Amino acid sequence: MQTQPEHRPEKQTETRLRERAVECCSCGLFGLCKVAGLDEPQSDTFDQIVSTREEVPSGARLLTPRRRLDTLIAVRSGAFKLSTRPDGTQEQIVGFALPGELIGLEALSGSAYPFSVEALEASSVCRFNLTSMQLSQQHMAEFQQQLILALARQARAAQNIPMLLGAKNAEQRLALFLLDISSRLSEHGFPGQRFRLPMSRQSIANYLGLAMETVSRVFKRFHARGIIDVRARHIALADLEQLRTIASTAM
Amino acid sequence: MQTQPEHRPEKQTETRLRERAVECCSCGLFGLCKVAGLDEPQSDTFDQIVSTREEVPSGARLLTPRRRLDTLIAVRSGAFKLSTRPDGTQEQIVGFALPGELIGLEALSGSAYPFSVEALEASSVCRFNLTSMQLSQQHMAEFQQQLILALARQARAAQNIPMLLGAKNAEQRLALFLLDISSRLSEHGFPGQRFRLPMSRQSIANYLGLAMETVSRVFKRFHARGIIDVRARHIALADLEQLRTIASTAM
DNA sequence: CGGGCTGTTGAATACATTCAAGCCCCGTGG
DNA sequence: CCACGGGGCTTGAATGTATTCAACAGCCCG
Repeated sequence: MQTQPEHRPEKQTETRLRERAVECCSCGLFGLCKVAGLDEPQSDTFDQIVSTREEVPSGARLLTPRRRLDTLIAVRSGAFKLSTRPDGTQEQIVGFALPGELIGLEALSGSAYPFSVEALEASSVCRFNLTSMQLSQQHMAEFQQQLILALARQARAAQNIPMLLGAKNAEQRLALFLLDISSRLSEHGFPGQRFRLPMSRQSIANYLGLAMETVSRVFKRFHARGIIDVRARHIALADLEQLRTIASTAM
Repeated sequence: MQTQPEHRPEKQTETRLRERAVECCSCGLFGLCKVAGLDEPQSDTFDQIVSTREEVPSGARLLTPRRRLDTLIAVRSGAFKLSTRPDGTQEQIVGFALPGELIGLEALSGSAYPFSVEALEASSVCRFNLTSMQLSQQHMAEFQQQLILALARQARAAQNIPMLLGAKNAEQRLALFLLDISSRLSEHGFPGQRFRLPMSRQSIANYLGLAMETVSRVFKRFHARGIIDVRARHIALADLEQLRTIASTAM
């Protein structure tokens, strides 16, 4: 519920995900926390259910595949990489989790969580314990309603993925990728026009089904055309209109 | 609840989706129907909630984007194409719905359903009316539980999509595509080794981000290597093992 | 039986990948 | 504070794969 903005008065106005935690009211868990009576983060109920606010160092694995999962996890700050590696094949990144977003909803269907979740930078998360819940019938109904909402929102967000990955050429995929990250950051109160990419070029490439070199080259082309301002992982979307045009241009 | 197998004693053992409806016990709505007391398809409750079993002719649009949706739809037979066309761009197919699968779960988050849903062949569906539900508190809780399960299952299924579309080359994508269709058919009681593709090459290509010609050529290559037996839309997966190898071979 | 749509095939082009080399940034240690 | 080292990133040239365009074949439906 409290934020530590840590605003040093530098020229740097971009979002550094690890330096600023999402506010509770922008968090995907907010509805659940509210129903569970967790408006007050110091109460006993709070400690029981949102058991720990965990700090996760960069590179640490939060979850390993096939691990049974009885908590929902909300990203407070930082970023995570969700990946799988079936049968000793190459790693395949299936998505990224940004501040305010939830991890583990898929495990609600009963079976174990199928992905490896690794912190891309120093991060912090809230764990919401689903098993130790003690709610009145009335509250339980509301709680389930909130779960349904969270799931439906995620289902809707997942529908963007085919557009992202089904795009024909590299420029379109990367334009869609940047717009996706941007809108997801904005959705949870971060500036979406200027941010730091939490993932490496290699990770972007893996996720989008491209070569790392292609990602690099397309970024450079965008930069040359004045569409983005990119320097290492620092990105500013200079011309959103043009980016959207590229994203939606059928070839 | 009842099936019309229409088994003509021909040599044709493949699944023709439009000639055979999924059985209720294999349907994604089954849990919901049960809770709602709809074991008996002739009862009044049934007519009230699963209002109509609709027959949808080939090519008809079941839903149009931005349309408000207060029902869940289950595919009984046939198949549907889910697509979007933002701002007059090229159509982008975001998925297919096969017998036993649900359409419209995303609309539970409150906003309108964002896709166009079109029958790929003569189909039939069940509509489950979410607004006219009258359930005891006890049953409502169970009902919500079932909704959560259905959503979580879909969320989990959606996680396969990045693997499908993030694949680097055309052979891998098509192998994954065929395995995906196959397993989804098996899951609802249809033979997964031999079936009729409900969608055109063009649709497959659009969905996978390939050119139609590439789909055609890869199918031919697979055929030549004895991996599949393909004739028009009729497909038999002759060598599942090899198909899986191609699907998981990192390049 | 004919027409039109869907799918196939071939040749030329465009695009992304691969491999290899080098750069730059950042953190470490002197 | 600067030198050093390493990983992430960039750049270039050659290769390979998928696309494009165009023509044709096949099939289904009327």
